[in-house]
Formats: sequence, C-alpha cells, structure tokens
Amino acid sequence: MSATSPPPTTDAHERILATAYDLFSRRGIQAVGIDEIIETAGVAKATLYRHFPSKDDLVLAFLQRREDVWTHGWVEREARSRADDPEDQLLAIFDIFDEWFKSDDFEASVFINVLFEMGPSHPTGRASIHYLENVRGVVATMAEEADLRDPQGFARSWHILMQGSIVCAAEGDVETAKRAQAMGRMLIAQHRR
Amino acid sequence: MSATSPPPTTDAHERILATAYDLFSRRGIQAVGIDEIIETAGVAKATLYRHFPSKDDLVLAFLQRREDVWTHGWVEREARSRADDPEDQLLAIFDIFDEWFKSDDFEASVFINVLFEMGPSHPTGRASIHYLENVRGVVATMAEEADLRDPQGFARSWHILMQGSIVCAAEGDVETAKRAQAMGRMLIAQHRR
DNA sequence: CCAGGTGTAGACAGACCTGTCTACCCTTTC
DNA sequence: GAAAGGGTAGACAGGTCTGTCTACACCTGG
Repeated sequence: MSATSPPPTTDAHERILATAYDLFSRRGIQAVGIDEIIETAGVAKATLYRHFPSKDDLVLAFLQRREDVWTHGWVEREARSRADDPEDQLLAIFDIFDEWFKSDDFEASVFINVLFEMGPSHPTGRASIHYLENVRGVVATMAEEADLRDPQGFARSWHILMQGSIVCAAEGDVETAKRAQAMGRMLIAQHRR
Repeated sequence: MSATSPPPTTDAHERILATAYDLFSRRGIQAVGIDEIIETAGVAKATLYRHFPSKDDLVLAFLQRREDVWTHGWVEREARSRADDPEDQLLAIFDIFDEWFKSDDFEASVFINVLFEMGPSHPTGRASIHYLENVRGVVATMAEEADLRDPQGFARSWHILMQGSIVCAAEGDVETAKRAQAMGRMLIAQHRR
C-alpha cells in the first residue's frame, strides 16, 4: 500500500518485488516496463533477471503477493476484525470496499485487471483466475461459519456482487459498495435456514 | 453518391471496420496490430490511415459500432422481443447473457475489456465508460416502464449484477447468469411500489 | 589470497509496434 | 483525354519493449 520505495539496505529481491507491486498495482502490467522497475527499485537489469527469469515470473510473484497483502492481509483480516457475527463479517466486506473505492489509490482490482489485460489462457491470467477463486473461497468459509444454506452457491452469488461493484467503481460510481451491500443483505436473508 | 457498387469488394471503410470489429472483439485492442487488420481486411496500410487517422480513431469507431450491434441491436432488442411485461424484459437480459456466456465466441465484455486495458483516462477508456453508462440508461428506461421505484438507483444496482456476472463468466463460471437473475428478481421485488 | 556469489552500469540484439512516404494502378468524371 | 481520387504494395523511420551480454566492483568464507 505504501508508495515509497524501500531503503537500499533491504535485499534486491525484496526491493524489486516491492517496486513491482507498487507499479503493477497502480498502472497495470503492460503499462509498466522492466526499465521503469529497475530504475525505481535502484537495481541493475541483470539483478532483476537473476531473481526473476522473465517478466511473467515477476508478474506471477506479484500476484502471489497481492493475495497475501490484499485478499488475506487486508480484506479478510479487516472483515473479521470488524465484527464477531459471521453475517456481519460478510457485510463488512462492502464497508471495506467502500473505503477502498473512495481512497486515492483505487486502481481497480489487480486480479480482474490482469485477467482482462492478459486473457484467460495466458499463465498470468490463469493465475488471476486462481486467486479470484480463492477470494470466493474466503467468502464460502464465512458463509459456512454463518451457517447459511449452500455456502458454495452463496459464495458464487456474493462474488458477482463483489466483482460487479469493483467494475462499477472503476467506471466511476463511488457509491456502488453501498448498493452491493444492500443486495448482499437480501442474499443473506434468502440463505438463512 | 454513386449507386454503382464495384463487383470486386465492398467499401474499404466498411471492410476495415468489420475486420477491426471482429478482431478487437475477440482478442482485445493491444493484441491486435494494424498490420493484422490490413492483411485480414485485404487492404493497403495507406487506405486504413486514409479512413482512420490513427489506431485510436479506429478503436473509437469500433466501440461506437459495438454499441449499435451489441447494446441496442442485440441485448436491448432481444430483451424487448422476448417479453411484453417490462419486468420480464429486464429478467430476459440474463437469459440472453446465459446464452452469450455459453456461446463459443464469448470473449468478455468489450467495454469492460477496453476500460481495463487502456485505463479510464485514455480516450478509448472514457468512451467505454460512456457506452457502459448508456447500457445503464437502457436498464433505467425499462425500470421506468415497469413503474419501479427509483429507476436510476435500480439501474445502478442492476448494473452491478450485469457487470459482476460478466466478470464471473470471464472467470469461467458459466452458470453465473442464472445466479444474477435470481438476485435480479429480489431487486425487482424490492423496487415495486 | 582468491574464488564465488551478488551487485552495478549500460550497450546491444531482436522483435515488435504505429504511422509516413513513395510509386504505381485503375476508374470515374468533367 | 486529362485530372482527381481512391486503391495497392511495401519500404522505412522512429519508437517501444524484453532479454542478453560484457565489464567491472565489492564482499565474504575457506
């Protein structure tokens, strides 16, 4: 989330990945070249290619980190910390999204972004699909904890609301999280036993 | 002005645009180069640049055609032809989406695609946002015809369902249209007077 | 002391891409 | 019959990008 490049004391591998995370997150994959990454990270080109044999490998490492930082470290963690009741934890996702959409550095979802930028058959696109499925898995777990009917089906419907609100936010509608949350409430009510 | 149509081929302008429509629709903007378009269309490079001063201009013309063909010529037209009741016309959108997602040439939404590929500040990205707003406008009109409360707000929520199902379909979930439709039913029920 | 691993700096190859330009062809119109 | 306009074919300029390569510097451990 920090835009500052780390001090040169940290090791090169980490510095490259942190820089790539920042640049890829904000501007996408195609728009960020290797040359910009090495310059921003303060690293020689040979060093980057020693740690990451190709740009695709760097992108894959970036997506893995995105899951750690965004999916688990931010969305899941925040949702769980904001409420005790599992239903409220689910609804809290859209409170978090609301803050996300209204923040300055909202740049649309990295996973959707890469999926559309690279296509579903490209290795990085396939990886994005995998990480999006994991997001759905987090929702399914919460749905189980909330003792909702058909947690897998619930998670798929909930996922539609999450993805839809992200796209609508990218379109410019900053109030979209509240609308998605309202539909989420209806969906929860329908899945109660 | 002349009504004479030369036997060899159709109008070059039309041939270029039709080829660009096909290639851009299926593979995205960045992945399709000018050289491929002129070769596929069977046209000289100078001819393309005579009709479209730059690739961006060609993309803008492509997006305009996409609205004509897809938004109005297909989704809106089909939805209206499949039901008389406005509420059923709205729900029919997801029947159409269902067939779309399951068709061989489903390639995700062009407008979302271009928006994510080019970014919201690029002219073509801005145009995509405009055409997505027009899709929402079609929904709002149908909502008015169905005499639903707050048709604009309804259309925004409905739009979340549409966008979400498209992304989930791109992710590989082919049953997503049915789930979106079920949530659509709930949303309609909530907006009845 | 020196060998190996890690780093820097930057030139360079090779493959793309968009957009321009020349040179020529063919048809229609005045 | 000449001019004009639209078309073809393709070279070319100028830019981008990834990835390789050379040459050198600095530790650190044996």
